Amino acid sequence: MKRYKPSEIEPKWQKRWEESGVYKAEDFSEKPKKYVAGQFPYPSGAGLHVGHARVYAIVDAVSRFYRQLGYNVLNPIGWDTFGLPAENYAIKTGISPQSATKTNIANFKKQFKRLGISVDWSREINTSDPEYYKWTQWIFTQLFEKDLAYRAENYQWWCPKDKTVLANEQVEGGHCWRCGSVVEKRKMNQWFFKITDYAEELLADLDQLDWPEKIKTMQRNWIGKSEGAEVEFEVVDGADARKIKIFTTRPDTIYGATFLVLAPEHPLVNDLTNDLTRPEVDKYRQEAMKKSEIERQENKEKTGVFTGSYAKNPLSGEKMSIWVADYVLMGYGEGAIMAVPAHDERDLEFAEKFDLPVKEVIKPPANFAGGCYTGEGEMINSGRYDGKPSAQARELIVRLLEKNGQGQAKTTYKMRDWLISRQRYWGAPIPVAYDADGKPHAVPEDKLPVVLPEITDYQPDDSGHSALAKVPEFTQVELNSEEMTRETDTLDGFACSSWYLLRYCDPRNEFNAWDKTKADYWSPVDVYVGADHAVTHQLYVRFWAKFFADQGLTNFREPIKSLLYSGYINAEAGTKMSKSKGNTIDPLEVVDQGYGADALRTYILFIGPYQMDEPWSTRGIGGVYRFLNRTWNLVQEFLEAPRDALGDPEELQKTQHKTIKKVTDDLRKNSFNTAIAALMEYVNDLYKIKLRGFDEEYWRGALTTLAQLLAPFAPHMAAECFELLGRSDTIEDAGWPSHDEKYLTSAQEEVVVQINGKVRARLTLPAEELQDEKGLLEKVLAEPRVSELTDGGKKVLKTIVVRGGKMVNLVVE
RNA sequence: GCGCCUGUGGUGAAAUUGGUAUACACGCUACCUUGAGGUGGUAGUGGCCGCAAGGCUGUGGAAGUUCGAGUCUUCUCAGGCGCACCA
Repeated sequence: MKRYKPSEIEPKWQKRWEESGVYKAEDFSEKPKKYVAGQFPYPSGAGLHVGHARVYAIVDAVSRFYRQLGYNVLNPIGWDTFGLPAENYAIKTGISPQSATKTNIANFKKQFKRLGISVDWSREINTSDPEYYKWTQWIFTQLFEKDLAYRAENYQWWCPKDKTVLANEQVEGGHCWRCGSVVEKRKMNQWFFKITDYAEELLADLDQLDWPEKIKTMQRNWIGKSEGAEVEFEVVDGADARKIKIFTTRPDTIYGATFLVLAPEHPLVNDLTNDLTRPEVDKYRQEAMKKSEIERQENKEKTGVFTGSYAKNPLSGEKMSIWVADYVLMGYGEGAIMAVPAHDERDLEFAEKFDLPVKEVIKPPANFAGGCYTGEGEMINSGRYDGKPSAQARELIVRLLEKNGQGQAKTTYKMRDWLISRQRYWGAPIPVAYDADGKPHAVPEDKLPVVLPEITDYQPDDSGHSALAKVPEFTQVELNSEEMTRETDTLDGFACSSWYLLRYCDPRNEFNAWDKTKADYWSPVDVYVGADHAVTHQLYVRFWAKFFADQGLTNFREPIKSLLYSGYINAEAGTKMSKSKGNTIDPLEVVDQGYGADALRTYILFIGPYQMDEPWSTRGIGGVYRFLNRTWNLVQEFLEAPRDALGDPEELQKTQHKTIKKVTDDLRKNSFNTAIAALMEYVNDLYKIKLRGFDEEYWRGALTTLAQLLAPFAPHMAAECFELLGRSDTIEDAGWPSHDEKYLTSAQEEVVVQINGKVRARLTLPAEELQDEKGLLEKVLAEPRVSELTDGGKKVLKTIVVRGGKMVNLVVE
């Protein structure tokens, strides 16, 4: 008998697939389309890790399943190559990012091929290829023309180690997402994409997405919509400033506003101080600016200083002192607040510390435990609004303020515009040049791409410019017959990955970023598999998709219909895998150990639900290998067995059709682990049936079905078995088997009898007798075990028959 | 502090969506087999009692709804993730 040797059959099929081009996706087809993609990898020098293997095991199972079901499947792959690791590697070794990237891609490609992933290699893309980033730059110019790419000077996050600014989304808990350094604020003139123009739509459209709730919640929180009002307070005493604008979500509490607080960076602070207060205010401001955002957040103890000025409460008319304090943030709302200490914990803390008046304007409920009441309730001390519910008062007060010209309803968002300048070499140059007046001009399409020059000194510095600033041949340029100076910053790598899913639809287009009909045919992505970047990449792709739709470049506003977020695979001990701990698993090593790609992929999917974090288990993969080996041996035994044995096909057909149904249902809901378990059960069943003899044709059918159902998980083994079973077509052509309900019913059915909810007996009856409820109950009550328990004066009060007679519950007492 | 998620055997996990708890796999035990140690086969395996038939008990904990709860409700404990002075 031939032994199962993955090291022989896997290369055989990989070669055959490559030569036949079976996985090439056809643009346009009579078949329905399915666009399945994994978040493309950054090809690091370390090669594939198990996280990649998990993402692509999922992508490939889905792709193969739908291909077999008859869909025209697009399963592409590409490389997210711009970014810090390649550049840092270049600084360390002198090997250029261009060259290191080339080597790494070749390695990744080889490794992916060895996993047997059914991708369309003719669509491979690479974001650092000028053919690709030409269009990334072109998209920048389109945003620039619509004023959605703009330059602004402001305080930005600066990573002192990587020596570049970062977007808000890329600062995680005050640390650089790349290197983990504590970031600083630096005032710099930088490029932004105006994602905030789409804040409302980005928020609203989340509801329609088939995405994990976790990701949707994170995006909702990130966008951070608040509805309220902006209110103008008149400055009445001691200052040059006349008015201060604040934002509040609780205009209903305005009668309780007893002082105002401005952020230290607020531009009006200077005008509000006088000679007496200025020294102290200036000192406070300077200290606050010096402190990192982290330090400001760590110290929750309220600090602040009085400006010396006063304002008037527009409704109560009361005089309010004006303060500066760092608990008010410049970046949100108006950078100034009306403080309502009675109904806001932070304001109360501040008021208590500086002995400021506290005025209650909402009556807490009777059972309120005490402390600061921040909820809704009945209005008090609020003039004509007394007695009204606060929600109603809120609307009335805003209306009044609007009528008096003292304020208006307003919605604010926490999300800021996306800062896309990077002071690093290894990225797509921002396609802009400045004229003699310093005015930016977008590089016209016929001058694109702005090619990243090959240099030798990549070292970033504190100048606030990338290494490109040191290359005069690059910076000097003639544009519109004018001498100009190029922008030397590069684009955030997340820009490159914000449109790659569209490029896959038309990857070799030299004249456009993509052809609209092709993009509209394939898009949106039906299934996208990722593992991170919940508020970066996953938000940016949505932003750009909406922009493209507005430009008439596409006809859809959401790029990803369904998002599968895969969990992490941890080390055996349950701790995170990390190179420094030396507990990583190299997937290719596992393949080479003899387990093969099929066992690796099947194991990764069998380990648990795809979205859960799971520990790796070397023993576990042994179990899956055993299953594949048993499958293989079963086919081998069939091929060698005598062909004249006869057996009753009923049992065989039942388990076969049951398995088809289960695997199909499970794959439709991405429940890969239970689908594989069903296949294991099927093989176990086949072994039992085998002992009792079989009829060749039924048996061949059962094994062919097994190969077809196994193909999404273990495609090499499936293809080999399919061929061994005498099929001249391919699994892809043969399609997906369908089940027939008629094989799922048995002549005899088990009836479970419960008494007061506890299982007390089981009896086996002919299936048709389950349909007759009355007759069924008689038989159940006649069953000795049952009558034993219901006799002795006990009365059956109620009977419940469920699941088509398969369960009977008797209520007895 | 706020929000979300997860708690089921020794382990990874199933459970037809309110209907037989622990499928499948790992591990363990016994036996068989083999070229006698790493990837063969069969059976058993939640806990307690019992030779057995069977009984009791059991899904982090407490209460509730229901004929019936791992699943629904309330409270509570533990772990994970996210946000965190956002007015």
